[in-house]
Parts: sequence; structure tokens; C-alpha cells
Amino acid sequence: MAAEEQDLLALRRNSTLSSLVADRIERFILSGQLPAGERINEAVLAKELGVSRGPIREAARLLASQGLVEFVANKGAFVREVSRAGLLEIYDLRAVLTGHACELAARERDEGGVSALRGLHAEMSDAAKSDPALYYTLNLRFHDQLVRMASSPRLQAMIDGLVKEMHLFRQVSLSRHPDMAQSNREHNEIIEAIAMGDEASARRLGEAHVRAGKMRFETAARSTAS
Amino acid sequence: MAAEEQDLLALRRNSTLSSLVADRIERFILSGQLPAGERINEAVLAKELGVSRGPIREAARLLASQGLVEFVANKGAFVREVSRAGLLEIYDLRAVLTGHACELAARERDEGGVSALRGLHAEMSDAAKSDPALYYTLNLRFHDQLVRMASSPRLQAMIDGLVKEMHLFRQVSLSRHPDMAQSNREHNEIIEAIAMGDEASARRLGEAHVRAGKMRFETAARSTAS
DNA sequence: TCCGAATTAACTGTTGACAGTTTATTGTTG
DNA sequence: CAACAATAAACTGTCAACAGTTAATTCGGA
Repeated sequence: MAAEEQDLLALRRNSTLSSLVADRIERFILSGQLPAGERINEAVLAKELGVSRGPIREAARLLASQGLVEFVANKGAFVREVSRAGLLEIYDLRAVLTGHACELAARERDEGGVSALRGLHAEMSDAAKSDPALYYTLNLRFHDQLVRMASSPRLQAMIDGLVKEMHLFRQVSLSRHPDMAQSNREHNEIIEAIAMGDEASARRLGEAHVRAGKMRFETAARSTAS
Repeated sequence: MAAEEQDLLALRRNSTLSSLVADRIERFILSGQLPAGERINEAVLAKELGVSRGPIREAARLLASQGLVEFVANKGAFVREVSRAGLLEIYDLRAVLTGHACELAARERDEGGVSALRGLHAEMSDAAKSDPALYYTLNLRFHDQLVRMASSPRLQAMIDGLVKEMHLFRQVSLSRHPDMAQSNREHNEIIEAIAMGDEASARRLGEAHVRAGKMRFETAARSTAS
């Protein structure tokens, strides 16, 4: 399979145990198997994964670089907690950076990229009616494609990190899009601005799109206040 | 001294060898003692700093999180190289993020912070005429203060990282401000926008200020082309 | 019964040694 | 003399054990 092949390539290019362990731990964290705030017990994880504590520590440091874990001296590595305020902060940053990404994408004028976006948009239109989970997955791919089209590795890394951090927020209500149709209409506007090379509009629309997500979360959270 | 006291506090709060080693290595890198592209020889550094290789490795991973070094499997840690294109990329990101910081600062309406900015601005006006090195130092503090006033830890970390990365660019022509007076006029405009709580202007001016720095670099580099 | 000090257990931080890979060197052949 | 293969050195990746710190438990006293 393509996915496995890519895994093997990544393995060969970066064949260190630490990175494999890091991937595993990252999945543990993002899946909620390691809850936010939890300490990462090195000995237990080492035994569980069948490796020594060294790679575990290095993996934790790697994840710390992505903002997923936090080190406290003589206490160890903890899965980072993201507060409500932190989440709003992340939304703002992601909005600003996404806007920048759209501006750069509009400047690049990558036709192949634009048609990829159009394809995803069409798929999402269907999924919006029938399959929210699929919409969610496609949405991630859409935004990933968008950011890649900015061809700015640092920008991509920053946004990736922010997206991962968002998943550390306790409530998982993020995965639910209250209004997928509206969200996808915004996607379409962004695509057209990029296709036309309209940098200013692309930036404004990209930023507004994420800000809209923030506001959707704020109102949803307000109504779900415990 | 206050600085030493703060160091001691940081030491007590985070009394791990790794972090101390990381600080040392970071200074080596930023001072050019470890040039960009150079491999970090763990054994040599360990001997030099009188510690084992473990802390060195962890410190390197810590620095990797700040974008200062890069790991290659089975080859080790290398001081990251920043190309001309990379530097321009960083300038853009910093511009966008600084604009955001200014917007947030304007929203906060922190009078103490504003007067701190005004104080630095006055000092810099003097330094601009007599002491470029001092101006450079004050400029760093000015931007630091600006970002702190946004009270967004993630934003601060991001910009800090970008500023550090900029220093990895080979040519050190960054430290020279071709037109300190103009730069400081821009500072003043930013301060006033923040003081008035004019978020939109603060953002626009903050972003433009860093973009101006980028353009100053571009023209300076063009004339210094080897 | 509850609070606090002393003791014990658990865990992280650090070290030195071993295994596997990469790079440099040497020797060989056309 | 140059190109290539084999060998040796250097270095990273991993491991298991030790030291130091933090957290939990036990014990004694009010």
C-alpha cells in the first residue's frame, strides 16, 4: 500500500527508534489514550513498547518541540493541557497564519494545487450531507493542501503544530462542524481568490474562515457550559 | 544583580543539566562559535562541558524544538542553515505575527506597557545618533516588550524562535540598521496606535515595520552581492 | 481521629559501555 | 595515476545500571 510504502521510506530516511516511539506516543496523545495533564511514565512506556528509556526520553523531547508535551525538572514529561483561553489563542494564531498561507498560495498560482483543492471541495460538498466524519477528514486534508501550496516549510510546521495542539483541548467538540455547508462555501471563496491570484482577498478570506471556526466554537461552548 | 538572580531562579525551577547545556550550546550557535551547517559532535562537546553524552543529546533535541538544530538519522545533530530564501520566509512570518501582536497589544490597553515602550523609544532616539550597537540591543528589547504586551505565550514563543533563527543566516549584516531614525519613527507610530487602542492600525503598522526591515535587508543584500 | 515528621518506594536525571552505521583511510587494480 | 573495493576509525543510537529527587506511606503524638 502507498501509506505503508511511505512509512518505510520515512523509516529508512529517519530510521531512529526515537522517531518511531514519538509517532506512537503522539498517537496515544491525540487519541486520548494519554489524557492531557497526564505524566508520561518512562519505565512503563519503555516496557510497553519494548525499548529502553533513552528513546522514550528523546521522543518526549521531540514531542515537546511540537508543543504536545511539557517537561518539568525532576518530575518528567507531561501531556500538555490546553485551556479554553489557550484554545482561543491558538485559533487566533491559526487564523492569522492561514491567512498568510492563502496569500502566498495566491501568489504562487499553482494550477495543479488549485484543482486539487477543487476536487476536495467537491468531495466535501457530498460528505457534508451524508458523512460528517468523512467531512472532518477531508477538511483536514483541504487545509493541509492549502498550507502546502504556500510552499513555506516553517509556516507549514507552525500551523501543523497548532492544529495538533488544538486536539489537546479536553472537549472533543472540535470534530463536529455545526454548519458544514457554510464552512464549505467559505472554502470555495478561498479557492476562487487563490485561483485568480487575488492575494489580498485570499488572505482576508482564509483568516476569516478560521475566525469563523473560532466563533462557531465559542457559541457552541457557551451553550454547552456545564 | 537582577539578571543573575533570575538565572538562579530559572536554575532552581528547571535544574536539569540538559537545559544548562542547551543554553551553552545556544550561545555557541548564536555567537557563531558553532557555525551553521556544522555537525554537533556529542563526544567533543561532552568532554568540553564536562558532562555525559546524554544531556548533550537532550539539549540538542531541545534546540531542535527552537529550530536551531536539525537531526539527521545516524548522522547526528547539525546547526541549521538558513538560506537567503529562508530568511525572507522568516521575515514574512515575523511580520505577520508581529502585526498580530500589535493588534493584541492595542486591545489590552496596558498603560504600564505603553510607557515602557515610550521609554525605550526615547532611549533609542538618542542611541540612533551615537551608538548603533546600543540601538540594536534596545531594538531587541523594544520588540520583546511589544510581543509581551500581546500576552500570548505561544505567539511570544513563535516570534522568539523566528528571531533566533534569523541569526543563523550567514551574513551578519542584520545587526546594522541602515536607517535607525526611520525605523524608530515607525516604532513611534506603533506605540501611538497601541496607546489609542486602534487595533487595525497597530496591526498594519507592526506588520509594515517588519516588512520594511525585510526590504532594507533585500536592498542591502543586493548591493553587497559577492 | 487527625495532623505532621520520618521512612520507604517510585521515578527521573545522568553516566558509561556496547552495537550498528557512516565516513575516512588504506590498499589494490586497471 | 585514477578509480574502486576493503578495511579501519569515528561517531551516533541504544541499553542497563547508578545517583538524586520527588511523591507516597507509615508511624508517632496530640
